[in-house]
Amino acid sequence: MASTRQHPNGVDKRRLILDAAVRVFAQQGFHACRVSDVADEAGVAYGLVYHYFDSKEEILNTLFTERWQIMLDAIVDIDRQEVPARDKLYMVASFIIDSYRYDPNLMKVIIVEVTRAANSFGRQHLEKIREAYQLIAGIVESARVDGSFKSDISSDFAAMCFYGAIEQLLSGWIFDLMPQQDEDFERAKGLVVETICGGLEAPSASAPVS
Amino acid sequence: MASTRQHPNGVDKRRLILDAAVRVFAQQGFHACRVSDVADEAGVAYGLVYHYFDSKEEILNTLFTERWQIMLDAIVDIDRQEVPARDKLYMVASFIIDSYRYDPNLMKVIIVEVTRAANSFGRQHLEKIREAYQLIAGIVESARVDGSFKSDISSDFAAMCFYGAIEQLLSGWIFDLMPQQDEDFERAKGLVVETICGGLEAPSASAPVS
DNA sequence: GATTGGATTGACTCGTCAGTCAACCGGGAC
DNA sequence: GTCCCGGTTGACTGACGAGTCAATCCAATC
Repeated sequence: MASTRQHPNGVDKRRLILDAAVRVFAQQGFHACRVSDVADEAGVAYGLVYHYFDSKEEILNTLFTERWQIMLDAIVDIDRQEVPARDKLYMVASFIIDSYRYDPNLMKVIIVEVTRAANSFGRQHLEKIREAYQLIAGIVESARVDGSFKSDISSDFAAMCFYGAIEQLLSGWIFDLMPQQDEDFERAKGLVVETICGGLEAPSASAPVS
Repeated sequence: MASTRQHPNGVDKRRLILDAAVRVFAQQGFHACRVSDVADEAGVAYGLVYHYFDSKEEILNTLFTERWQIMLDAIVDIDRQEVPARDKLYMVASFIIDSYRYDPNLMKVIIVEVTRAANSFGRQHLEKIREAYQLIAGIVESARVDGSFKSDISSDFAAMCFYGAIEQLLSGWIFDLMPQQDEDFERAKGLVVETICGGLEAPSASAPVS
């Protein structure tokens, strides 16, 4: 693989290929598209793709790893703040949802081709994916310790539910099963946290008796 | 496609092929495996697969459609009962989790290769998948109407969260990220409902003030 | 025991692509 | 001007695997 040095003319072909790949993978799917589609979309010769990447998979690898690490770092940052767990979870949800809003194609590729394809391609990234669950679990765990979250729901379990709910929402948007205006995204951030932290049941319905 | 009539010797080769496909698809993945793998696993000649099915995809189609319809019917049945929404959701969660427990390979194939592969293969089944969301949303909606569930969380939204959480749990089991003893499955049923309906927050923490 | 027709076989075809490679280009160094 | 070298090109190869098909088998029927 060549270095990422960019040419005097100011065009970084490697980046060009990665960006083109996002569009092509998102539209046609990783398996369905041909490497030549990516090259064409990037306005670059077929062979150049293999100058910068060892294989078709390595392109997807790169896209995933780049973006996922940014998310992991963001969650770590969020967890450092001195705010209630619920606020932290809101920030996590915000970050993920905004990631989709900012670059839906990239998030679509990451979720559809990696995160939710753990059987084929995602397998080699299971550990990184797991890290995200564990970071979320960490947020929940400290709330369990300080008593603000129920102790009978394990933090690992809670993390899976929380992350699963968010990913399902993204899937809903990706496949046009849910409306995606700006307001929908904003509302979703609050609602997913309200659902997971506060629950669906009306407060009055079954008054908590502890 | 030939009929499903079974031979005098009592062996239904079509069924044999379907069952073999479940194992092969689960182990290798739909894309990664070859039709000859399925034929070999079934102990049947390559060509016979094409006697019973038009294509490799049709096998997967059949597996999905068969099983998904059973689930849809089950949810309809559950919804008919005169019990609180929370109990209905518990029954839905139970059904799905038990489906996995009873035949993990089949559920793995359905989730990994269809439900979570909506970009490639699952696309043609989006409507059927959506039906499940809508049935769940129906359960939530009636609880919203009778006041037992919060009215500010739309039932569509709630359904996505609920289903997403369950699917994430199954994924966790499928990829060995979570323990899967009998007790784990049983506990999960209650916990996922408790999480989504009751929320993660401890009752005392933020006393409901309406 | 001849006939019929569906079940079964597996070698073969044929299109598709990922990945290769030899040639070409163009800017910088001297 | 010429040498060098990384960037760039795209025609080509080689493997692979889905789907075809002509041949064979076998149970039932007359």
